[in-house]
Amino acid sequence: MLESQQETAPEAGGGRGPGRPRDERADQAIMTATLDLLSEVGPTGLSVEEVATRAGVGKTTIYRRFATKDDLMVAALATLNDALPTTLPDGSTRETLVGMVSGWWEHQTSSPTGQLFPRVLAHAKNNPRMFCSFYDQVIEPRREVYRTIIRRGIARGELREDTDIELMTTLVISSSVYTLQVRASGRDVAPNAGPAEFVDAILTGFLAR
Amino acid sequence: MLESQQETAPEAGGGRGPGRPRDERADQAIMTATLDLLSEVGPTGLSVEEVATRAGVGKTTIYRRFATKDDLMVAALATLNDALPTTLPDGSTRETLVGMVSGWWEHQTSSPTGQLFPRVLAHAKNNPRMFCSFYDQVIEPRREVYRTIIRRGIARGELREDTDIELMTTLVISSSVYTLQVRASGRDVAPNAGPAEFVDAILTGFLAR
DNA sequence: TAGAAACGGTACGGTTGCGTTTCGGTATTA
DNA sequence: TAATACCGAAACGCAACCGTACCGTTTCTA
Repeated sequence: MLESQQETAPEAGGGRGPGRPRDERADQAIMTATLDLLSEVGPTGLSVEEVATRAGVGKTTIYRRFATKDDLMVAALATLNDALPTTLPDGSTRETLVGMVSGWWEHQTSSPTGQLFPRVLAHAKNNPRMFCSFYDQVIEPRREVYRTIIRRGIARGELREDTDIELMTTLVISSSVYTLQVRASGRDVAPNAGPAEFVDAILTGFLAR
Repeated sequence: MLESQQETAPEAGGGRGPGRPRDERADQAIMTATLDLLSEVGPTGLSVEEVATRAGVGKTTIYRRFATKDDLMVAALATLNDALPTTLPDGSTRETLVGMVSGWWEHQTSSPTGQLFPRVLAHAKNNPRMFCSFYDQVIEPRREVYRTIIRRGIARGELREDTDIELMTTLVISSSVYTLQVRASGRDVAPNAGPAEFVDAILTGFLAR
């Protein structure tokens, strides 16, 4: 009946206590297996036993680190670390946006965690804690990059001065998230559209001149 | 070991056979309970026993109609009948679009089935049959309305002649689906944006004049 | 009135999964 | 060397759930 054995690395404070230290490879394997399973079957379908099997680890090893399945998922999402550009390329606003969106498309369609986004999003209301972990770690940093691109575009005079940065960011992200998700199910929505077409449409609009 | 007892109403062919007829109120109650539960807990979390309880119906009554839980969900989605406008109002393209999107927003935030969209979408890859039932019944008819609005806008000269209808439709739908879903989790994304702001942004674009 | 098919309710067998416990073993510190 | 804390494996109790079977009852046709 310990108060909280999970996640508190036993070596809190500096001095290493006695006993066998935790295996860091186990930590890594558990996180990877959890993220993969989250992508494949979602939060409801994920089972701790399957995580243990995939990670080549005993269930005990997982429950020594995390009190509940929920804690496990939250912690796994918190380790996500997309390779985001720290400095923006020199191209035009359009080129920079297309580059960012293209990177997202490639990551979503190639990486095993590509389906993670919609799965976590769908459980946002049931499991807000898990969604927040994901939002803060993945969505928000990405939005920040878009904000920076847009601000630079405004400063350069390429974008309108009254641009609603949050709104434009949402448009750019949502179109790709939605399209990729529907296409993953086999439906060919907006068949001629890719990152460049979406960005161009958002930039240009549809009103006749 | 019957070959397929479900969904085949026993009175197939016209002549009523002997025996007590099926209760149509039970049919309705089962479909409603299934859709509500799908919205609340998603396909993985839905249990047939909970459907029976909510519908005030025995589990037998459900399994007499549907062979499996999957069949039940697919059939429920197939009964969805959003009130879609059969004729378009007379306003401008912008006004018509804002009206359509606003109706969607209200439906999503007020109806108990508001969360159904993302839930089914997230399981699209795991359960393509269920997703197709939903797509054909809900998404595709709605897309058709948007296509009609856009075509009329092009014919009127309000929209550019080279407008990619599928792309614009996708932009309009995706921005609302995404925003409503994230907001359902408590995050206030694009706080100043509503149906009108999204439509205006899509129509106008962000490029400086 | 007899038979057929529906009804709600209940129980059952089988499976899955969570979180716990026990076990024999291993790495590390004191 | 003794104590400690980790390791994988296996089993446990408990609960939920699927799909089936059976109950007595109700509603229909012949």
